[in-house]
Amino acid sequence: MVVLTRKQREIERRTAEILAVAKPILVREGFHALSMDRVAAEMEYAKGTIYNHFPHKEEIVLALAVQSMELRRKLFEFSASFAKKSRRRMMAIGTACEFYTHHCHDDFVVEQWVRNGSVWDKASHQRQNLIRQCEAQCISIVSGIVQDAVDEGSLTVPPGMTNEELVFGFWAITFGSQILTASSPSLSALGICDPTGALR
Amino acid sequence: MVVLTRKQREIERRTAEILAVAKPILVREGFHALSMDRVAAEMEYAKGTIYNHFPHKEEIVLALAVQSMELRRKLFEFSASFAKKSRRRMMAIGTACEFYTHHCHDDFVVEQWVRNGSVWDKASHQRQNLIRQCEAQCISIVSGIVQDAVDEGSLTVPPGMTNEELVFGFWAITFGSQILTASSPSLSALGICDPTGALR
DNA sequence: CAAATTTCTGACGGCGTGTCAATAATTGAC
DNA sequence: GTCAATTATTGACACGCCGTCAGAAATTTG
Repeated sequence: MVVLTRKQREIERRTAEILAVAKPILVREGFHALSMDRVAAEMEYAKGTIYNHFPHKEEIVLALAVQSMELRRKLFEFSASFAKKSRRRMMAIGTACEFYTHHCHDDFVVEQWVRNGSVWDKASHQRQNLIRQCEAQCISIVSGIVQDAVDEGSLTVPPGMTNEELVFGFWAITFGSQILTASSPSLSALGICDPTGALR
Repeated sequence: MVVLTRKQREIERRTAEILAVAKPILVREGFHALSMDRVAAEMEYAKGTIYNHFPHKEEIVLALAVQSMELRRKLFEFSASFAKKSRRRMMAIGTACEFYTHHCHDDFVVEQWVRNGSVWDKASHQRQNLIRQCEAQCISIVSGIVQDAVDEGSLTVPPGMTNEELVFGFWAITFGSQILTASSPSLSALGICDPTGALR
């Protein structure tokens, strides 16, 4: 079942190639610069061939996002298994986030594009679900750590708040500060976001 | 100087009309649906006339954002003058944010579009500055309250952190939670963001 | 009232999308 | 080894949007 025919392998290889070509365009020049004509030209294939792999460029973006989010999930999984103490594991998640945004910056940018409604809405349910799953897994990893911390007695979740809601809070502040620093260049003068995250 | 000729008034009126036509398209159908041809058609003018007012659609979006952010600033100003105690005033800012996102939802959505790099970068410096100013004013209103709270003795900013950095933290968490709830529909099952904000 | 000026118009070139009939390549039955 | 059937690739095409600009229409001025 895992063995594919030569044909299938070739198709997969080219799908990957399309993504490899599309990624830097999307990340460095934005969604509008990513055109099927251009991808086709850079790969020296006809446009129609690209359309055999992806029905429209939104689907390419989501495919890229699946890759990126899977990388994030792996980072989270690694971080969660990093130590015994829940406190240390939580710190590791934090540094994983920082690592991801700074050293996997392209992937971080890809993730942003997927939040764009006009991109998301056009994509296939299948890939939408892949992304949702990955997101849910990331959350469950972190809320698992929270749960362990509660069991350990080193953390008490405020009354009337679930673990997931607490994680959501963390997520919101890291995500918010990343986007704000990325999109409000003038604010960098006010202070870096990372110390804020660290202080929390 | 404040008195304008009939001509100028008419031009301004039409500029406003363009914005009024463009806003619902942008908010409800997204940036791609906002086309100069369509705006022109809906207003029963020729495309060229629209281009006499705005050099491209990105500029329309920024003009809309200026309106929206000025509304936000007014809300903030009102909230900041709402009470004497800094704690109450801060609460008022929080409710102003909630009010804005929910009851001025169109404006909230407009604000998001402006964070899109491909929109922002194309716009005129003049309007970019208007928006930056407005943003800075909003921050200074809130950090003013923080300062008052510090003077009052009811709040101590953590060492090594400026007022603005603290405000940035608040901003990040409200902004982050709003975007996340807006763009991750599946997560609403996990819990509402507002209680999180309130708990902070 | 006609000339000068301002404003408006929509056809146009360029670019991008997504389709599809035609063409080329591959397969496998004989 | 041949050839019909299947599958993959191609690029011309119809359509839509952007931004421009020469000329038409309206308005102002002398």
